[in-house]
Amino acid sequence: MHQPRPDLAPDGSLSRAEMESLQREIASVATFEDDLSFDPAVLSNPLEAAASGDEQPVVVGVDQSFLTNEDGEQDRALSAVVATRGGEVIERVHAVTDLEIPYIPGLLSFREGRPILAALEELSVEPDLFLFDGSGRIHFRQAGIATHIGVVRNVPSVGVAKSLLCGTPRENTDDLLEGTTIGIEANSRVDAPDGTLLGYAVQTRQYDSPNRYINPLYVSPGHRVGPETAADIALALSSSYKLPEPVRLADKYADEAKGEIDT
DNA sequence: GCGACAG
DNA sequence: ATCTTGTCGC
Repeated sequence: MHQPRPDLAPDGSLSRAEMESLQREIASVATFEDDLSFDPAVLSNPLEAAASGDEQPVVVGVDQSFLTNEDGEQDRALSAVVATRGGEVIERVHAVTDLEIPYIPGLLSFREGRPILAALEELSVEPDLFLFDGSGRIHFRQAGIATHIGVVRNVPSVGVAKSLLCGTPRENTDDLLEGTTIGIEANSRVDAPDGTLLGYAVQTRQYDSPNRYINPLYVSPGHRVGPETAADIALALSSSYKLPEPVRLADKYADEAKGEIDT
């Protein structure tokens, strides 16, 4: 149905107004409902899936680290990509590009998009799903980094953020039980009707008894994934750690690869 | 003017 | 994101 849209790739040389305009276009082209090439249930029940003959999808985690200049200033971004299938790592690639703009809330894809697309170019396997470290639809213009890259590559994607950019939780998100999800809806700061379901606060991990708590993740549709499925995917892919495995591995790889670079 | 603000 | 020791708890 949809096609890749390289013409909508993030460009750090655009003006702020042009960036925001491009994001509105990305949001209008994005699909915030399930349109996957596989049944997401296979991620939760790998054994049953295998017995039924269902193949595991290639789930790709993406994360960035930054390289500093001789003067101690961040001048390059390193994007790490880890492809997994059935819980196993099948490929890892990374790319480094110069940074064009500083970090600006709401314009993250224009800072990290280039290195991400460059790294994805190095991937030889065909991705069935992308998991990004950042928001998808939980974004001022409903076009976070997961949505932007998902649309450009036309690959189903999910945004996994460690903190909330915008939107309002429908209930308290303090000390939730593991497995709990709380809807995040649009508020006045979001370019969508108030109350629109943007994603979910997802408690992938939680301590048992002590007086210490883990904060939830904020999961939202990037492209071709609905909010419930996005949350289900985050839960299914999280095992021993708070972050879904593909993203956690990409995070670790981003640091390792960074350490193997000279200047 | 004031507050909010992914990585 | 990044800079970093100690410290709490299982």
